[in-house]
Amino acid sequence: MTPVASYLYAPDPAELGCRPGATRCEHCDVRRFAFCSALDPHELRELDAIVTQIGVAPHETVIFEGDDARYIFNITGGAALAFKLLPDGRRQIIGFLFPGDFLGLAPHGRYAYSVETTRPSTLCRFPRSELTALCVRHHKLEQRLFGMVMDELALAQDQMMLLGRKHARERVASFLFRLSERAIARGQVGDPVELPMTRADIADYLGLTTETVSRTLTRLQRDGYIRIERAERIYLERREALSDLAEQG
Amino acid sequence: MTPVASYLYAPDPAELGCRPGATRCEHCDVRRFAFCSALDPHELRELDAIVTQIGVAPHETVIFEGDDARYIFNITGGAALAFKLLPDGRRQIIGFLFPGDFLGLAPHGRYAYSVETTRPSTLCRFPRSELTALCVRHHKLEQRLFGMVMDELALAQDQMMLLGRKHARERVASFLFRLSERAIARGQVGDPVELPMTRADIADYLGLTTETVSRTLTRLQRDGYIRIERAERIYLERREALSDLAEQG
DNA sequence: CGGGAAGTTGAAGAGCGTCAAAAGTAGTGG
DNA sequence: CCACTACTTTTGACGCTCTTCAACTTCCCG
Repeated sequence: MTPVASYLYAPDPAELGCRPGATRCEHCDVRRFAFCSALDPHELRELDAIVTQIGVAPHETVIFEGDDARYIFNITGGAALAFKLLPDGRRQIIGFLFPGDFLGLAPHGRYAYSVETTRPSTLCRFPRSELTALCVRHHKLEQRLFGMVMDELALAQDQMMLLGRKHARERVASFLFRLSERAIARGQVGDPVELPMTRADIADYLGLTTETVSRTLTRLQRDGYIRIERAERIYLERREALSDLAEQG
Repeated sequence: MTPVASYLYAPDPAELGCRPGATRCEHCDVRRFAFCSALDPHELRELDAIVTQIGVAPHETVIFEGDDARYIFNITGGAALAFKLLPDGRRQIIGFLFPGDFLGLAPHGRYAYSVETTRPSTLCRFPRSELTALCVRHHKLEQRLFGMVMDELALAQDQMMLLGRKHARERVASFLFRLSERAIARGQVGDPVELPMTRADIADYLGLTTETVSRTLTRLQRDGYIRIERAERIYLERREALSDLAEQG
Protein backbone atom coordinates (compact mmCIF):
# COMPACT_ATOMS: atom_id res chain seq x y z
CA MET A 1 0.00 0.00 0.00
CA THR A 2 1.40 3.31 -1.08
CA PRO A 3 -0.24 6.70 -1.41
CA VAL A 4 0.07 7.87 -4.96
CA ALA A 5 -2.42 10.03 -6.80
CA SER A 6 -2.89 12.32 -3.83
CA TYR A 7 0.67 13.53 -4.16
CA LEU A 8 -0.21 15.08 -7.48
CA TYR A 9 -2.92 17.19 -5.94
CA ALA A 10 -1.92 20.83 -6.02
CA PRO A 11 -3.70 22.71 -3.25
CA ASP A 12 -4.67 26.33 -3.56
CA PRO A 13 -2.09 28.13 -1.38
CA ALA A 14 -4.79 30.46 -0.13
CA GLU A 15 -6.96 27.69 1.28
CA LEU A 16 -3.95 26.35 3.16
CA GLY A 17 -3.06 29.66 4.67
CA CYS A 18 0.44 29.23 3.30
CA ARG A 19 2.58 31.67 1.42
CA PRO A 20 2.97 30.41 -2.16
CA GLY A 21 6.66 31.13 -2.63
CA ALA A 22 7.70 29.62 0.68
CA THR A 23 9.47 26.63 -0.78
CA ARG A 24 12.67 27.51 1.04
CA CYS A 25 12.86 26.42 4.67
CA GLU A 26 14.29 29.83 5.53
CA HIS A 27 10.96 31.50 4.78
CA CYS A 28 8.74 28.76 6.22
CA ASP A 29 5.80 29.99 8.28
CA VAL A 30 5.70 27.07 10.65
CA ARG A 31 9.40 26.51 11.14
CA ARG A 32 9.38 27.93 14.65
CA PHE A 33 6.83 25.26 15.69
CA ALA A 34 8.56 22.36 13.97
CA PHE A 35 11.82 20.49 14.62
CA CYS A 36 13.40 22.60 11.87
CA SER A 37 13.78 25.45 14.35
CA ALA A 38 16.69 23.57 15.90
CA LEU A 39 18.86 24.58 12.96
CA ASP A 40 20.50 27.91 12.17
CA PRO A 41 19.55 29.68 8.94
CA HIS A 42 22.67 28.47 7.15
CA GLU A 43 22.24 24.89 8.40
CA LEU A 44 18.71 25.00 7.02
CA ARG A 45 20.12 24.66 3.53
CA GLU A 46 20.95 21.06 4.34
CA LEU A 47 17.30 20.49 5.14
CA ASP A 48 16.30 22.25 1.94
CA ALA A 49 18.45 19.78 0.07
CA ILE A 50 16.57 16.70 1.27
CA VAL A 51 12.99 17.98 1.55
CA THR A 52 10.15 17.44 -0.90
CA GLN A 53 7.03 19.54 -0.57
CA ILE A 54 3.78 17.70 -1.05
CA GLY A 55 0.14 18.67 -1.38
CA VAL A 56 -2.46 16.19 -0.20
CA ALA A 57 -6.22 16.31 -0.80
CA PRO A 58 -8.58 15.80 2.15
CA HIS A 59 -9.25 12.23 3.33
CA GLU A 60 -6.17 10.85 1.63
CA THR A 61 -3.90 8.47 3.49
CA VAL A 62 -0.34 9.73 3.84
CA ILE A 63 1.22 6.76 5.62
CA PHE A 64 -0.02 3.23 6.31
CA GLU A 65 0.44 1.37 9.58
CA GLY A 66 2.95 -1.44 9.11
CA ASP A 67 4.59 0.07 6.03
CA ASP A 68 8.31 0.45 5.77
CA ALA A 69 9.05 3.83 7.36
CA ARG A 70 11.07 5.44 4.57
CA TYR A 71 9.95 9.01 5.20
CA ILE A 72 9.35 11.43 8.00
CA PHE A 73 6.88 14.25 7.43
CA ASN A 74 6.20 17.70 8.76
CA ILE A 75 2.76 19.21 8.40
CA THR A 76 2.99 22.80 7.17
CA GLY A 77 -0.68 23.39 6.38
CA GLY A 78 -4.07 21.77 6.80
CA ALA A 79 -4.88 19.06 9.34
CA ALA A 80 -4.59 15.29 9.69
CA LEU A 81 -5.22 12.45 12.08
CA ALA A 82 -3.23 9.39 13.13
CA PHE A 83 -5.08 6.17 13.82
CA LYS A 84 -4.87 2.44 14.40
CA LEU A 85 -7.42 -0.20 13.41
CA LEU A 86 -8.54 -3.50 14.92
CA PRO A 87 -9.16 -6.39 12.50
CA ASP A 88 -12.93 -5.90 12.77
CA GLY A 89 -12.71 -2.24 11.83
CA ARG A 90 -12.85 -0.52 15.19
CA ARG A 91 -10.71 2.58 15.00
CA GLN A 92 -8.73 4.43 17.65
CA ILE A 93 -7.44 7.85 16.78
CA ILE A 94 -4.03 8.36 18.34
CA GLY A 95 -3.85 12.08 17.74
CA PHE A 96 -4.74 15.03 15.56
CA LEU A 97 -1.97 16.71 13.62
CA PHE A 98 -1.61 20.41 12.89
CA PRO A 99 0.98 22.61 11.19
CA GLY A 100 4.34 22.19 12.93
CA ASP A 101 3.68 18.60 14.01
CA PHE A 102 5.71 15.79 12.56
CA LEU A 103 4.71 12.25 11.77
CA GLY A 104 6.31 9.04 10.75
CA LEU A 105 8.92 8.61 13.43
CA ALA A 106 8.72 4.88 13.95
CA PRO A 107 10.46 2.37 16.17
CA HIS A 108 11.94 -0.63 14.33
CA GLY A 109 11.52 0.87 10.89
CA ARG A 110 7.77 0.42 10.49
CA TYR A 111 5.02 2.99 10.89
CA ALA A 112 3.08 2.23 14.06
CA TYR A 113 -0.08 3.96 12.82
CA SER A 114 -1.74 5.32 9.71
CA VAL A 115 -2.19 9.00 8.97
CA GLU A 116 -4.82 10.62 6.80
CA THR A 117 -5.67 14.23 6.09
CA THR A 118 -8.94 15.78 7.22
CA ARG A 119 -8.38 18.97 5.21
CA PRO A 120 -6.37 19.95 2.12
CA SER A 121 -2.84 19.83 3.48
CA THR A 122 0.77 20.50 2.68
CA LEU A 123 3.60 18.41 4.02
CA CYS A 124 7.37 18.40 3.96
CA ARG A 125 8.70 14.93 3.27
CA PHE A 126 12.19 13.94 4.44
CA PRO A 127 13.86 10.63 3.60
CA ARG A 128 14.33 8.95 6.95
CA SER A 129 17.92 7.87 6.30
CA GLU A 130 19.01 11.36 5.25
CA LEU A 131 17.30 13.00 8.21
CA THR A 132 19.00 10.49 10.50
CA ALA A 133 22.33 11.41 8.95
CA LEU A 134 21.56 15.07 9.51
CA CYS A 135 20.82 14.32 13.16
CA VAL A 136 24.30 12.90 13.59
CA ARG A 137 25.91 16.03 12.09
CA HIS A 138 23.67 18.42 13.99
CA HIS A 139 23.18 17.21 17.50
CA LYS A 140 20.72 20.02 18.24
CA LEU A 141 18.36 18.52 15.69
CA GLU A 142 18.36 15.14 17.38
CA GLN A 143 17.85 16.77 20.76
CA ARG A 144 14.89 18.69 19.39
CA LEU A 145 13.33 15.52 17.97
CA PHE A 146 13.99 13.71 21.24
CA GLY A 147 12.25 16.50 23.10
CA MET A 148 9.27 16.40 20.78
CA VAL A 149 8.94 12.62 21.18
CA MET A 150 9.03 13.03 24.96
CA ASP A 151 6.29 15.65 24.73
CA GLU A 152 4.27 13.28 22.60
CA LEU A 153 4.76 10.55 25.20
CA ALA A 154 3.51 12.85 27.94
CA LEU A 155 0.46 13.68 25.82
CA ALA A 156 -0.16 9.98 25.24
CA GLN A 157 -0.08 9.40 28.99
CA ASP A 158 -2.60 12.19 29.56
CA GLN A 159 -4.78 10.55 26.94
CA MET A 160 -4.56 7.22 28.79
CA MET A 161 -5.95 8.96 31.86
CA LEU A 162 -8.74 10.42 29.75
CA LEU A 163 -9.62 7.10 28.11
CA GLY A 164 -9.30 4.99 31.21
CA ARG A 165 -10.83 7.11 33.91
CA LYS A 166 -12.76 10.14 32.66
CA HIS A 167 -16.50 10.37 31.95
CA ALA A 168 -17.91 11.50 28.61
CA ARG A 169 -18.40 15.11 29.79
CA GLU A 170 -14.85 15.31 31.09
CA ARG A 171 -13.47 13.81 27.90
CA VAL A 172 -15.23 16.28 25.64
CA ALA A 173 -14.33 19.20 27.88
CA SER A 174 -10.67 18.10 27.91
CA PHE A 175 -10.71 17.77 24.15
CA LEU A 176 -12.08 21.25 23.52
CA PHE A 177 -9.77 22.85 26.03
CA ARG A 178 -6.63 21.17 24.72
CA LEU A 179 -7.54 21.99 21.13
CA SER A 180 -7.88 25.60 22.14
CA GLU A 181 -4.52 25.58 23.95
CA ARG A 182 -2.81 24.05 20.95
CA ALA A 183 -4.28 26.67 18.62
CA ILE A 184 -2.95 29.40 20.92
CA ALA A 185 0.47 27.72 20.98
CA ARG A 186 0.47 27.89 17.18
CA GLY A 187 -0.27 31.59 17.39
CA GLN A 188 -3.91 31.29 16.37
CA VAL A 189 -7.00 32.38 18.23
CA GLY A 190 -8.05 30.02 20.99
CA ASP A 191 -11.59 31.15 21.52
CA PRO A 192 -13.68 30.13 18.71
CA VAL A 193 -12.12 26.67 18.59
CA GLU A 194 -11.98 25.32 15.04
CA LEU A 195 -12.64 21.58 14.76
CA PRO A 196 -11.20 20.38 11.45
CA MET A 197 -12.58 16.86 11.95
CA THR A 198 -15.96 15.13 12.09
CA ARG A 199 -17.87 14.05 15.19
CA ALA A 200 -16.97 10.47 14.27
CA ASP A 201 -13.28 11.42 14.37
CA ILE A 202 -13.69 13.05 17.77
CA ALA A 203 -15.55 9.98 19.01
CA ASP A 204 -12.79 7.63 17.84
CA TYR A 205 -10.28 9.84 19.60
CA LEU A 206 -12.18 10.00 22.89
CA GLY A 207 -13.29 6.37 23.02
CA LEU A 208 -16.96 7.31 22.56
CA THR A 209 -19.57 7.20 19.78
CA THR A 210 -20.63 10.07 17.50
CA GLU A 211 -23.99 10.15 19.23
CA THR A 212 -22.45 10.52 22.68
CA VAL A 213 -20.09 13.25 21.45
CA SER A 214 -22.99 15.14 19.91
CA ARG A 215 -25.21 14.75 22.96
CA THR A 216 -22.42 15.80 25.29
CA LEU A 217 -21.66 18.91 23.25
CA THR A 218 -25.35 19.82 23.26
CA ARG A 219 -25.42 19.37 27.02
CA LEU A 220 -22.29 21.48 27.50
CA GLN A 221 -23.97 24.21 25.47
CA ARG A 222 -27.21 23.94 27.42
CA ASP A 223 -25.19 24.27 30.65
CA GLY A 224 -23.51 27.42 29.35
CA TYR A 225 -19.97 26.11 29.00
CA ILE A 226 -19.81 26.51 25.23
CA ARG A 227 -21.66 27.92 22.26
CA ILE A 228 -21.79 25.90 19.07
CA GLU A 229 -21.85 28.34 16.17
CA ARG A 230 -21.44 25.72 13.50
CA ALA A 231 -20.53 22.07 14.01
CA GLU A 232 -16.87 22.90 13.44
CA ARG A 233 -16.72 26.22 15.32
CA ILE A 234 -17.27 26.36 19.06
CA TYR A 235 -16.94 29.28 21.47
CA LEU A 236 -15.62 28.57 24.95
CA GLU A 237 -17.99 30.77 26.95
CA ARG A 238 -16.62 29.74 30.34
CA ARG A 239 -13.04 28.78 29.69
CA GLU A 240 -12.02 28.28 33.33
CA ALA A 241 -15.10 26.25 34.21
CA LEU A 242 -14.49 24.07 31.17
CA SER A 243 -10.92 23.48 32.27
CA ASP A 244 -12.13 22.49 35.75
CA LEU A 245 -14.64 20.13 34.21
CA ALA A 246 -11.87 18.60 32.16
CA GLU A 247 -9.70 17.82 35.17
CA GLN A 248 -12.34 16.76 37.62
CA GLY A 249 -16.09 16.25 37.44
CA MET B 1 7.09 15.57 48.63
CA THR B 2 10.26 13.50 48.63
CA PRO B 3 10.82 9.83 49.25
CA VAL B 4 13.08 9.39 52.24
CA ALA B 5 12.90 6.51 54.68
CA SER B 6 12.36 3.97 51.97
CA TYR B 7 15.83 4.62 50.65
CA LEU B 8 17.25 3.26 53.87
CA TYR B 9 15.52 -0.05 53.44
CA ALA B 10 18.05 -2.74 52.74
CA PRO B 11 16.40 -5.56 50.82
CA ASP B 12 17.51 -9.12 51.18
CA PRO B 13 19.42 -9.76 47.96
CA ALA B 14 17.91 -13.23 47.73
CA GLU B 15 14.34 -11.94 47.66
CA LEU B 16 15.25 -9.60 44.84
CA GLY B 17 16.84 -12.28 42.73
CA CYS B 18 19.94 -10.08 42.56
CA ARG B 19 23.51 -11.06 43.10
CA PRO B 20 24.75 -9.36 46.29
CA GLY B 21 28.14 -8.27 45.03
CA ALA B 22 26.85 -6.88 41.74
CA THR B 23 27.46 -3.25 42.59
CA ARG B 24 29.59 -2.75 39.49
CA CYS B 25 27.72 -2.12 36.25
CA GLU B 26 30.08 -4.52 34.54
CA HIS B 27 28.57 -7.44 36.41
CA CYS B 28 24.97 -6.26 36.33
CA ASP B 29 22.39 -8.95 35.57
CA VAL B 30 19.95 -6.69 33.78
CA ARG B 31 22.39 -4.51 31.86
CA ARG B 32 21.56 -6.15 28.54
CA PHE B 33 17.90 -5.12 28.94
CA ALA B 34 18.62 -1.57 30.09
CA PHE B 35 19.98 1.52 28.35
CA CYS B 36 23.35 0.71 29.94
CA SER B 37 23.95 -1.88 27.24
CA ALA B 38 24.69 0.97 24.84
CA LEU B 39 28.09 1.40 26.48
CA ASP B 40 31.26 -0.66 26.16
CA PRO B 41 32.69 -2.31 29.28
CA HIS B 42 35.29 0.42 29.73
CA GLU B 43 32.76 3.23 29.17
CA LEU B 44 30.63 1.61 31.87
CA ARG B 45 33.03 2.96 34.46
CA GLU B 46 31.65 6.42 33.76
CA LEU B 47 28.20 5.12 34.62
CA ASP B 48 29.58 3.46 37.74
CA ALA B 49 30.87 6.84 38.79
CA ILE B 50 27.47 8.53 38.83
CA VAL B 51 25.17 5.70 39.91
CA THR B 52 23.71 5.12 43.37
CA GLN B 53 22.12 1.78 44.14
CA ILE B 54 18.94 1.92 46.14
CA GLY B 55 16.69 -0.59 47.85
CA VAL B 56 13.01 0.23 48.13
CA ALA B 57 10.37 -1.55 50.22
CA PRO B 58 7.08 -2.53 48.61
CA HIS B 59 4.42 0.15 48.22
CA GLU B 60 6.87 2.99 48.61
CA THR B 61 6.74 5.95 46.24
CA VAL B 62 9.97 6.47 44.31
CA ILE B 63 9.06 9.62 42.38
CA PHE B 64 6.17 12.06 42.66
CA GLU B 65 4.28 13.54 39.72
CA GLY B 66 5.12 17.22 39.39
CA ASP B 67 8.38 17.01 41.33
CA ASP B 68 11.58 18.44 39.96
CA ALA B 69 13.07 15.63 37.86
CA ARG B 70 16.54 15.48 39.36
CA TYR B 71 17.08 11.76 38.89
CA ILE B 72 16.59 9.05 36.35
CA PHE B 73 16.21 5.47 37.58
CA ASN B 74 16.74 1.99 36.28
CA ILE B 75 14.92 -0.91 37.87
CA THR B 76 17.27 -3.80 38.51
CA GLY B 77 15.04 -5.96 40.67
CA GLY B 78 11.44 -6.17 41.87
CA ALA B 79 8.49 -4.44 40.22
CA ALA B 80 6.82 -1.04 40.19
CA LEU B 81 4.00 0.91 38.61
CA ALA B 82 3.70 4.39 37.16
CA PHE B 83 0.45 6.28 37.67
CA LYS B 84 -1.36 9.60 37.47
CA LEU B 85 -4.17 10.84 39.71
CA LEU B 86 -7.20 13.04 39.18
CA PRO B 87 -8.04 15.55 41.94
CA ASP B 88 -10.85 13.32 43.21
CA GLY B 89 -8.58 10.31 43.56
CA ARG B 90 -9.29 8.39 40.39
CA ARG B 91 -6.09 6.68 39.33
CA GLN B 92 -4.80 5.69 35.93
CA ILE B 93 -1.82 3.39 35.80
CA ILE B 94 0.43 4.36 32.92
CA GLY B 95 2.53 1.24 32.98
CA PHE B 96 4.13 -1.52 34.99
CA LEU B 97 7.89 -1.50 35.40
CA PHE B 98 10.20 -4.49 35.51
CA PRO B 99 13.96 -5.02 35.71
CA GLY B 100 15.66 -3.28 32.80
CA ASP B 101 13.00 -0.56 32.49
CA PHE B 102 13.90 3.01 33.25
CA LEU B 103 11.78 5.73 34.77
CA GLY B 104 11.97 9.42 35.38
CA LEU B 105 12.70 10.74 31.92
CA ALA B 106 10.58 13.85 31.94
CA PRO B 107 9.81 16.62 29.49
CA HIS B 108 10.34 20.14 30.87
CA GLY B 109 12.16 19.00 33.97
CA ARG B 110 9.18 17.69 35.95
CA TYR B 111 8.06 14.12 36.45
CA ALA B 112 4.88 13.53 34.48
CA TYR B 113 3.74 10.66 36.71
CA SER B 114 4.37 9.04 40.08
CA VAL B 115 6.05 5.69 40.53
CA GLU B 116 5.66 3.26 43.40
CA THR B 117 6.98 -0.22 44.00
CA THR B 118 4.69 -3.23 44.19
CA ARG B 119 7.46 -5.56 45.41
CA PRO B 120 10.75 -5.12 47.24
CA SER B 121 12.89 -3.52 44.57
CA THR B 122 16.35 -2.35 43.72
CA LEU B 123 17.02 0.67 41.55
CA CYS B 124 19.98 2.44 40.04
CA ARG B 125 19.71 6.19 40.49
CA PHE B 126 21.47 8.56 38.09
CA PRO B 127 21.56 12.34 38.52
CA ARG B 128 19.76 13.67 35.48
CA SER B 129 22.32 16.34 34.68
CA GLU B 130 25.22 13.92 34.79
CA LEU B 131 23.44 11.36 32.67
CA THR B 132 22.66 14.11 30.17
CA ALA B 133 26.33 15.03 30.07
CA LEU B 134 27.20 11.38 29.50
CA CYS B 135 24.73 11.32 26.59
CA VAL B 136 26.63 14.13 24.91
CA ARG B 137 29.96 12.30 25.25
CA HIS B 138 28.53 8.95 24.21
CA HIS B 139 26.12 9.42 21.38
CA LYS B 140 25.22 5.71 21.42
CA LEU B 141 23.73 6.20 24.88
CA GLU B 142 21.45 8.98 23.72
CA GLN B 143 20.41 6.94 20.69
CA ARG B 144 19.57 4.02 22.96
CA LEU B 145 17.47 6.22 25.24
CA PHE B 146 15.77 7.76 22.21
CA GLY B 147 14.95 4.30 20.94
CA MET B 148 13.53 3.26 24.31
CA VAL B 149 11.36 6.37 24.48
CA MET B 150 10.04 5.65 20.99
CA ASP B 151 9.23 2.09 22.06
CA GLU B 152 7.42 3.46 25.08
CA LEU B 153 5.45 5.80 22.84
CA ALA B 154 4.41 2.89 20.63
CA LEU B 155 3.30 0.97 23.72
CA ALA B 156 1.34 4.00 24.91
CA GLN B 157 -0.44 4.14 21.56
CA ASP B 158 -1.34 0.46 21.78
CA GLN B 159 -2.71 1.15 25.23
CA MET B 160 -4.87 3.97 23.83
CA MET B 161 -6.41 1.46 21.45
CA LEU B 162 -7.02 -0.89 24.36
CA LEU B 163 -8.58 1.78 26.57
CA GLY B 164 -10.61 3.45 23.86
CA ARG B 165 -11.94 0.57 21.83
CA LYS B 166 -11.52 -2.85 23.43
CA HIS B 167 -14.02 -4.73 25.59
CA ALA B 168 -13.21 -6.02 29.07
CA ARG B 169 -12.41 -9.54 27.83
CA GLU B 170 -10.08 -8.19 25.18
CA ARG B 171 -8.38 -5.87 27.64
CA VAL B 172 -7.66 -8.62 30.14
CA ALA B 173 -6.53 -11.02 27.40
CA SER B 174 -4.20 -8.33 25.98
CA PHE B 175 -2.82 -7.66 29.42
CA LEU B 176 -1.99 -11.28 30.19
CA PHE B 177 -0.50 -11.87 26.77
CA ARG B 178 1.71 -8.79 26.84
CA LEU B 179 2.89 -9.53 30.36
CA SER B 180 3.87 -12.98 29.20
CA GLU B 181 5.72 -11.59 26.17
CA ARG B 182 7.60 -9.12 28.33
CA ALA B 183 8.65 -11.86 30.73
CA ILE B 184 9.99 -13.87 27.81
CA ALA B 185 11.85 -10.82 26.52
CA ARG B 186 13.53 -10.56 29.93
CA GLY B 187 14.60 -14.17 29.65
CA GLN B 188 12.03 -15.48 32.12
CA VAL B 189 9.35 -18.10 31.60
CA GLY B 190 6.26 -16.82 29.80
CA ASP B 191 3.84 -19.51 30.69
CA PRO B 192 2.91 -19.29 34.20
CA VAL B 193 2.55 -15.51 34.04
CA GLU B 194 3.52 -13.87 37.32
CA LEU B 195 1.37 -10.87 38.28
CA PRO B 196 3.31 -8.79 40.80
CA MET B 197 0.39 -6.39 41.31
CA THR B 198 -3.10 -6.46 42.80
CA ARG B 199 -6.40 -6.76 40.94
CA ALA B 200 -6.99 -3.10 41.75
CA ASP B 201 -3.70 -2.21 40.03
CA ILE B 202 -4.68 -4.22 36.96
CA ALA B 203 -8.08 -2.52 36.94
CA ASP B 204 -6.55 0.95 37.10
CA TYR B 205 -4.28 -0.01 34.22
CA LEU B 206 -7.07 -1.39 32.03
CA GLY B 207 -9.68 1.26 32.77
CA LEU B 208 -11.91 -1.21 34.62
CA THR B 209 -12.85 -2.03 38.23
CA THR B 210 -11.39 -4.78 40.40
CA GLU B 211 -14.68 -6.64 40.24
CA THR B 212 -14.74 -6.63 36.46
CA VAL B 213 -11.11 -7.79 36.27
CA SER B 214 -11.86 -10.62 38.68
CA ARG B 215 -15.05 -11.66 36.90
CA THR B 216 -13.34 -11.52 33.50
CA LEU B 217 -10.45 -13.67 34.69
CA THR B 218 -12.89 -16.20 36.11
CA ARG B 219 -14.73 -16.28 32.81
CA LEU B 220 -11.50 -16.69 30.83
CA GLN B 221 -10.67 -19.66 33.06
CA ARG B 222 -14.15 -21.16 32.68
CA ASP B 223 -13.78 -20.85 28.88
CA GLY B 224 -10.46 -22.68 29.00
CA TYR B 225 -8.16 -19.81 27.99
CA ILE B 226 -6.27 -19.69 31.27
CA ARG B 227 -5.82 -21.49 34.56
CA ILE B 228 -5.54 -19.42 37.72
CA GLU B 229 -3.24 -21.26 40.10
CA ARG B 230 -3.03 -18.48 42.65
CA ALA B 231 -4.22 -14.90 42.19
CA GLU B 232 -0.76 -13.87 41.05
CA ARG B 233 0.14 -16.92 38.95
CA ILE B 234 -1.79 -17.70 35.79
CA TYR B 235 -1.18 -20.37 33.17
CA LEU B 236 -1.95 -19.51 29.56
CA GLU B 237 -3.59 -22.75 28.49
CA ARG B 238 -4.43 -21.60 24.97
CA ARG B 239 -1.82 -18.99 24.17
CA GLU B 240 -2.76 -18.47 20.52
CA ALA B 241 -6.48 -18.24 21.24
CA LEU B 242 -5.77 -15.71 23.98
CA SER B 243 -3.70 -13.64 21.55
CA ASP B 244 -6.55 -13.71 19.02
CA LEU B 245 -8.98 -12.66 21.72
CA ALA B 246 -6.68 -9.77 22.61
CA GLU B 247 -6.58 -8.40 19.07
CA GLN B 248 -10.18 -8.96 18.06
CA GLY B 249 -13.27 -10.32 19.81
C1' DC C 1 -4.46 -19.63 64.77
C1' DG C 2 -6.53 -15.06 64.12
C1' DG C 3 -7.20 -10.63 61.99
C1' DG C 4 -6.95 -7.72 57.97
C1' DA C 5 -6.25 -7.15 53.31
C1' DA C 6 -7.12 -8.96 48.75
C1' DG C 7 -10.02 -11.53 45.80
C1' DT C 8 -14.45 -13.46 44.30
C1' DT C 9 -19.33 -13.56 43.53
C1' DG C 10 -24.14 -11.73 43.35
C1' DA C 11 -27.84 -8.28 42.55
C1' DA C 12 -29.23 -3.87 41.08
C1' DG C 13 -28.40 0.37 38.59
C1' DA C 14 -26.19 3.92 35.57
C1' DG C 15 -23.82 5.51 31.68
C1' DC C 16 -22.93 4.94 27.34
C1' DG C 17 -23.85 2.21 22.98
C1' DT C 18 -27.08 0.71 19.43
C1' DC C 19 -30.68 1.36 16.35
C1' DA C 20 -33.62 4.46 14.03
C1' DA C 21 -35.22 8.68 12.18
C1' DA C 22 -35.25 13.58 11.51
C1' DA C 23 -32.80 17.86 10.70
C1' DG C 24 -29.00 20.36 8.99
C1' DT C 25 -25.16 21.15 5.56
C1' DA C 26 -22.44 20.90 1.43
C1' DG C 27 -21.58 19.85 -3.16
C1' DT C 28 -23.49 19.18 -8.02
C1' DG C 29 -25.82 20.17 -11.99
C1' DG C 30 -29.69 21.95 -14.47
C1' DC D 1 -30.59 30.33 -8.11
C1' DC D 2 -32.65 26.32 -6.68
C1' DA D 3 -33.49 21.49 -6.55
C1' DC D 4 -31.44 17.10 -5.77
C1' DT D 5 -28.45 14.05 -3.41
C1' DA D 6 -25.33 12.41 -0.07
C1' DC D 7 -23.26 13.01 4.11
C1' DT D 8 -22.94 14.78 8.74
C1' DT D 9 -25.13 16.01 12.91
C1' DT D 10 -28.68 15.83 16.19
C1' DT D 11 -32.26 13.73 18.89
C1' DG D 12 -35.07 9.88 20.82
C1' DA D 13 -36.04 5.15 22.67
C1' DC D 14 -34.20 1.10 24.27
C1' DG D 15 -30.69 -2.27 25.71
C1' DC D 16 -26.31 -3.96 27.28
C1' DT D 17 -21.87 -3.80 29.32
C1' DC D 18 -19.64 -2.46 33.04
C1' DT D 19 -20.00 -0.14 37.67
C1' DT D 20 -21.66 0.14 42.25
C1' DC D 21 -22.78 -1.73 46.54
C1' DA D 22 -22.61 -5.55 49.48
C1' DA D 23 -21.53 -10.03 51.34
C1' DC D 24 -18.67 -13.80 51.44
C1' DT D 25 -14.22 -16.35 50.80
C1' DT D 26 -9.38 -16.87 50.45
C1' DC D 27 -4.85 -15.73 51.40
C1' DC D 28 -1.10 -14.00 54.14
C1' DC D 29 1.71 -12.65 57.91
C1' DG D 30 2.30 -11.94 62.52
